[in-house]
Amino acid sequence: MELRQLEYFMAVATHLNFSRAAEHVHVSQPSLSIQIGGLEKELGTRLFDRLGRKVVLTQAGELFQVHAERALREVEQAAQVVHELLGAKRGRLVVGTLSTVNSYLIAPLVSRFKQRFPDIHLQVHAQPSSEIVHGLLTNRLDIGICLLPLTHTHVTTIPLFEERLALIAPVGMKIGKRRARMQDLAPLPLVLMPADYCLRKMVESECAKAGVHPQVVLEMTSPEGILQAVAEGTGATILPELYVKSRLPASQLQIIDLYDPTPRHTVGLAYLTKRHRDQAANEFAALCETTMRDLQSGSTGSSRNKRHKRTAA
Amino acid sequence: MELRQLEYFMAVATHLNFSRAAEHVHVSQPSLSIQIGGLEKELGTRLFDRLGRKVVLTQAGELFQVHAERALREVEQAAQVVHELLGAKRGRLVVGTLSTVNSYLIAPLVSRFKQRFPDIHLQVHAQPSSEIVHGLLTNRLDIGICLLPLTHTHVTTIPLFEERLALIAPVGMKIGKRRARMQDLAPLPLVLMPADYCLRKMVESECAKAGVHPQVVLEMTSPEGILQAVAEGTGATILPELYVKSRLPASQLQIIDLYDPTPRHTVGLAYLTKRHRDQAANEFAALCETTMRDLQSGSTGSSRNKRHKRTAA
DNA sequence: CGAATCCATAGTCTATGACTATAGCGGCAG
DNA sequence: CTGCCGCTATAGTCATAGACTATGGATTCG
Repeated sequence: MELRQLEYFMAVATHLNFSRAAEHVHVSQPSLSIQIGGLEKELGTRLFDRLGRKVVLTQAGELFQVHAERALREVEQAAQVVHELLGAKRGRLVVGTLSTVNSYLIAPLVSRFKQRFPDIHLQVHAQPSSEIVHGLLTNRLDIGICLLPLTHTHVTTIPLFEERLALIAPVGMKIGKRRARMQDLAPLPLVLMPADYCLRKMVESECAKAGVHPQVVLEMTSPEGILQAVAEGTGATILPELYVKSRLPASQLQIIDLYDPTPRHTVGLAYLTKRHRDQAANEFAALCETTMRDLQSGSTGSSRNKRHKRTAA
Repeated sequence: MELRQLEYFMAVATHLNFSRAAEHVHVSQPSLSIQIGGLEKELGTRLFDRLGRKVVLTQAGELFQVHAERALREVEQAAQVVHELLGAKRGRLVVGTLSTVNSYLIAPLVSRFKQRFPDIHLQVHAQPSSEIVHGLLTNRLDIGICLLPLTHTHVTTIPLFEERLALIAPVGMKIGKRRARMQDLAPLPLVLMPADYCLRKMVESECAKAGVHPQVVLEMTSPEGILQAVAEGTGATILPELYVKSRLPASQLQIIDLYDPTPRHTVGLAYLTKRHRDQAANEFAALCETTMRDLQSGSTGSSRNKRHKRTAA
């Protein structure tokens, strides 16, 4: 059985006239007759009674019509849902993102995304980079935002922006200025992430460059917990500047710029190289860039905080 | 889009492996790849991500799969319902039958039919021959049982059996013997159907052959009513012998054989020549003959009455 | 009874799908 | 790291299926 036959059949069933039906499906009348004939032969019975000038459905035809119509409808819908997906009118997007980035970028990002694509079901998971890569490889994530560089076969990355890291210290801790050299870290008690975290590795390597050995007094996995520990005076830490600024509650912390060298890392998009990225994923990637540009440019202060408050409410 | 593509698609979606899927649908792997490729091209997006050794559905593929599966299911069902119809496992049969024949033949007939084809929805309408023909022509009836001969274009008839007509008289009316010549009708007051009824015409012509002019004292359309009028002594009548015997309540009537000549008419099946007759209709027609044979043969008396009572209850 | 309408058949041509062979790519083991 | 294996995509050839025009046969209507 062929879809063509079902279409022709429905046309005849509708018009009860082979010639009109043929016009309607844009074929010649003999072509249509042959297809109907083939269908009837395959089914082993007549679907139409040709009563001289009139054509009527046989009982078999009536029964057949019900399912033929549904079948064609489903085929149409199959194409329809795909087209809606392409137009980003429906779909699902699962994003994995670093918890730090999550705090300041994701809120305004999802806000914009939802505005433009209200019918896309968006899911955001805060995860460390390694989890994100794993999620991509196992198809649990469509796209990820993680630290670069990331050299993994099949995973393509696109740099988005650089994150400056800053020294975060409790208000009681005397540093001296609003800026500090990396060397100045040597005597400070630090609260950092465990050794297998990207951020920790990055701090270690920057310290090594500056020739200092950090004094780690506490290890915590979540930046949230680290900030709290710092606020209670357990020690200082090193975290992305934007992250800390975005969640600074009432300035119980000092944010001190680091230099010589300034520790920084690159944040970027990651996705499976061969995996198909639909409209929604591409638009999301594009929005990442424009949103980050907005955050870093003039609108940084007030605009960001407004957005943050809005989505946090 | 083609059904073939949907089938191949479902095979790949199931096996997540082009080569295995190809085996499963009995085509070569390149053939299947080309069809999937064509489908993806038509839809404008990938349905599968080819990740090295692995194949996974894209989001578009997942959405598509739902409807593709339903479409194929409907196609399968379309064929299924027709096949069940052919096997007389489902269907509908609308029969038009003469009210006289209805009384003695239909009861055992539908009983047998229902036994053999319990899932066929059977509808029986008691109508005069002219209505039956009209019903056939307008497709309200699938098959009819009426008086022959019937010369109408497009309507084919098959003789089933001959119905002998008998003189029916109230017990009070003295006829003389158990047999009567047609001539003997001349002095009798008769209750007959109106002039446009086949049965009446038939009686008229038989009388004409015998050279008598019937004295009609009452005209009624239903044989039921006529019998009642006769029972009350209004007059005699002429009706099919089997009909009267089948509904004789407590023998308030005498049934007198007529001869010289014996009035009789042929009852037969009628259907639209060009109309497709499915299994159910054909089986019904066959059952008509065998049932009638049984009625006319030895099993006439007791067996018939048993059947009648059973279905009348 | 002739004209018109309508479906079926015959014959021809194009296009599509299936096949074999093979290339290309990624994964795995020695 | 290199060679083999598994899997999909591409190239080229061939047969079939479907579309078209012309026409026949049957029925209806004026």
